[in-house]
Amino acid sequence: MPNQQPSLDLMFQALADPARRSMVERLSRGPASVSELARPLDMSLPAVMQHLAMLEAGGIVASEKIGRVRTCRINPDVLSLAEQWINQRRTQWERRLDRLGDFLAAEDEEDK
Amino acid sequence: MPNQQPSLDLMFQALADPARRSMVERLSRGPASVSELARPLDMSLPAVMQHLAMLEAGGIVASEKIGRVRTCRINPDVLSLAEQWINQRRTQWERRLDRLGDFLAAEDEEDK
DNA sequence: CAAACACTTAAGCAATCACTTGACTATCGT
DNA sequence: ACGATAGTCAAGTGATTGCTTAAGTGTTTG
Repeated sequence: MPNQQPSLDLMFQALADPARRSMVERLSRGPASVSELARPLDMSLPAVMQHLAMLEAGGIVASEKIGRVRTCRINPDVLSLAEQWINQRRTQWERRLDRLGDFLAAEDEEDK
Repeated sequence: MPNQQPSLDLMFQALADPARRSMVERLSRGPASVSELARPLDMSLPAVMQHLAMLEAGGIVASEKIGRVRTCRINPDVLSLAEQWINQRRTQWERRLDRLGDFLAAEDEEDK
């Protein structure tokens, strides 16, 4: 198995399209073939393949071809990497707000 | 305050660029002006403005102009929305793996 | 008031995205 | 072997991105 070191760029880029998110949503329920991913999508198969390529580039999905069917599955580790990045910024902001609140409570001023 | 109903498309799109993530990172430490955001970025001010516009379109950042300086701040609620979407897919996948593990432990077969 | 400051708008350009259609390549089932 | 199935490659098109430079618009500040 090839190791993967996907960039946040490609991960978020991969999630920034409704067709691709719908594919991820489907895959979160279990592995699927390319045609299964395509079925609900109202676009040509090659279009789906291109979306799939972006999901793989972002490391979010891996696939393996057996016989004539390619089976795709989600990579939860990479998903949690994106999740962590967001979470860190958010909590840093919230910690800052807390410190600010403490300061304002201790002193005696008015905010904006 | 205007309510915001930003799409996941625009949120993830906004996070899919290193310059914009660096801006978010800076803003997670506290509000900043446009030039402050631009300073570490090795690109023209108009370029930074366009990135800022995408961050605002995604609802991730809000800004307010006072006098001649525009002050930007992060919107943690929208960030946590993106976080939640990822988290839901990931945990759904992991729950599935658990069920599968239980099944394999109990039975001794393979599914479909 | 005039110059400096902090943006802001507009226009342009190369690269990438999100598709398409058409042709092609391997299986698989009978 | 034959046709259907599942996917793949290639080329082309219009829209969007990520920048740029040049020329503004208001706001301070000396």
